[in-house]
Amino acid sequence: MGKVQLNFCQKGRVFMPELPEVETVVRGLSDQIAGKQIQMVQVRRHDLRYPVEANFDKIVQQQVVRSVSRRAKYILIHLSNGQTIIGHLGMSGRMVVTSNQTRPAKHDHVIWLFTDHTQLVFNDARRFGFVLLADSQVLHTHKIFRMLGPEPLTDEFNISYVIEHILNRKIPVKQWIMDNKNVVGIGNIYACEALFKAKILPDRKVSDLQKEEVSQLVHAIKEVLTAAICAGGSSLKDYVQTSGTLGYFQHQFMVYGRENELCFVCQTVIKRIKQSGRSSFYCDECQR
DNA sequence: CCTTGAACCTGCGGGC
DNA sequence: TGCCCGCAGGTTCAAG
Repeated sequence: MGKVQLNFCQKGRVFMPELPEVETVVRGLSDQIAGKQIQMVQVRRHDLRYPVEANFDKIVQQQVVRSVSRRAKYILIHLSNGQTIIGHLGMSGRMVVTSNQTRPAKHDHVIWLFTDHTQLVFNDARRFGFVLLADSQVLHTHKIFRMLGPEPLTDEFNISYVIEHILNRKIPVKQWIMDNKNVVGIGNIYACEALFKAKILPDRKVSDLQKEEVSQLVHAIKEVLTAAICAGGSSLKDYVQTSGTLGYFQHQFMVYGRENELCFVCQTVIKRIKQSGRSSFYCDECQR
């Protein structure tokens, strides 16, 4: 049984789905469920972040999964009836493919049973995640996607784009890169890591960045996300081969979660500040 | 228009 | 042992 346990660990506990994690989930789902027919759906809780629509099960059952893709941190499961399931993991969500003999666990909210005796399970303790249905025809104009900025790993997200869009913005650079209207998919962890790599302090006013700094930032974002996706991909591969736990934060972060520890580059003590309610970790020697 | 901060929810770890 | 408190994460929405 090809069980895909998408279980991300940082210091042994936290699951933190940012763009690389969602990308890894999507690739795993693509392998695991594309082509399968949904026999039945169990919605065990409707009160997720957005309510699961009352006839969700009836609309979805009997459909075949055509493909699985991603936009920002949204998981898109395309069905043969021309509809798309839009899923979001929130901050604690998981998507797991198991045998349909597996007993429902706590916080298993939606279960899709396939005709081949496997099932897809959406589990989300905090219920910040959700599962919606949308017509594939108008997917790109759906309210959820309308305001989103470019994907960070496309050419559309480049130095000129950033220079143009930081004009007259008075917010700190970290808040700018974490705002989905500017660029999607950069959460707290990779924002900290990208700013370290770009040698820019998180509380710098974004419109004050020099062109060279913008260049470093754009490249750092792409590199940090790409490296994390590669790490996720290899972990997924390892998991399938060994049935071990997929711990894909096996690599150490440079600054995230390292307050009072020493910078790997210059041995300066890593600092932490709060920016609009979020912790920012940085090295005030390496970052300016 | 821009910016800030609270709210949503649960589990876990630290302090007492 | 157990209770209380703070914190973590992504996104939206209200208020300044």
